[in-house]
Amino acid sequence: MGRGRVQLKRIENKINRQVTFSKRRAGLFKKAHEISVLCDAEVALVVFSHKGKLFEYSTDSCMEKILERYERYSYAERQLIAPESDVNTNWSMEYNRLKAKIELLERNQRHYLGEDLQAMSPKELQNLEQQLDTALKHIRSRKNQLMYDSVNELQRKEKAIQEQNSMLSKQVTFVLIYIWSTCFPLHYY
Amino acid sequence: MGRGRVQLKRIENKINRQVTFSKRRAGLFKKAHEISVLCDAEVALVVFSHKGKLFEYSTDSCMEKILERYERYSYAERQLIAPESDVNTNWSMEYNRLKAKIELLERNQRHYLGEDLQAMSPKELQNLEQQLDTALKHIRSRKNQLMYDSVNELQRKEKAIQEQNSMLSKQVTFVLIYIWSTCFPLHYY
DNA sequence: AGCTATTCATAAGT
DNA sequence: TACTTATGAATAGCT
Repeated sequence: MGRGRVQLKRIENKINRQVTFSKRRAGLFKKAHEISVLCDAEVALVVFSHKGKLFEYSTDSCMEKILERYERYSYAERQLIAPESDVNTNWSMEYNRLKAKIELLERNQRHYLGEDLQAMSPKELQNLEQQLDTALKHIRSRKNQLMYDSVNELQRKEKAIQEQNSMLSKQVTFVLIYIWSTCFPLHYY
Repeated sequence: MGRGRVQLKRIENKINRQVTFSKRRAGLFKKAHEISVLCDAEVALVVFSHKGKLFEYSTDSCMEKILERYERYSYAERQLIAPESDVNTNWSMEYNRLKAKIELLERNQRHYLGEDLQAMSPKELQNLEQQLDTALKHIRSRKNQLMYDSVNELQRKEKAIQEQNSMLSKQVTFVLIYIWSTCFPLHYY
């Protein structure tokens, strides 16, 4: 499509990649919608850009419903491949165990998000504060690392381009000298 | 495409619908793969046919990883669906659902504790940092509130005790005066 | 963000 | 289901 055939490999030029991503994303979503309507199919489409931005499409906008259905299906498929050995597992016991675990994790999560703090003692609050403080330090350090890496990468590229430039300018000089010497050879004088 | 324009509505002819579904599915998956490779994007595509057959594509075949990333992203925008349940639910399905939920919660927890950050994009890190920053503010404000309350309470108690003291000391004075006046009645002088 | 020259996808037919 | 082909769509490279 478009002018010239496309190689199926990562587009190295950043600008081109971004433009192509926008265009093809629109096309992909359109096609997804079309097959969904034309063929009465249920489609869930999740796309993360190179930079990590999320784009999604789903039939009737019920992404969760479709993903749940997917989980159910793929679980069933996995079971067909590797049939569960201990069928006699006590499900309700396991279920309760998982429920309890979830409750605990959810409570922790609320605390990590600074919610639901009324029942906590000053000592607990102190611990929580320290944990989050440490976590934030790690996160910021990781963020800095990423930024630092990208700066380094840019500097590397800049240097490479400068070197290329100086080489090109030398070549231009030689060519000019050549042309000059051809137009005005020494025996003219 | 093809011979004649296509109306964007369900194809009523069953055979046609099925054929179109096959062809367009192949096209859609191809496009999904192309944008994934060309633009270095992460794509997850799930399609259920009208008859309920599952077809899937995902970048590097790691559907679960991408869906988990999706869940993490959309969590910020949406609350987890309340565990409302049908009693007749198949246990293994429910079990699977709970396991998935626990996995997600545990992953979140690791992130809230500043662990396991390698796979996160700068954008995700930014989100996380903001969440934790807000949480820390709440926690500190709650801690301050508790300290303020306890200081107030202490001041209140101190005041009450002082009042009691002064009352007692008055009483002591009266008693002393009484004793004194009893030991040395006025007519002595 | 728009514009074309091209290539691609595919509906209908076989 | 597979192949062919006429034709509408998508889009790469520009501006």
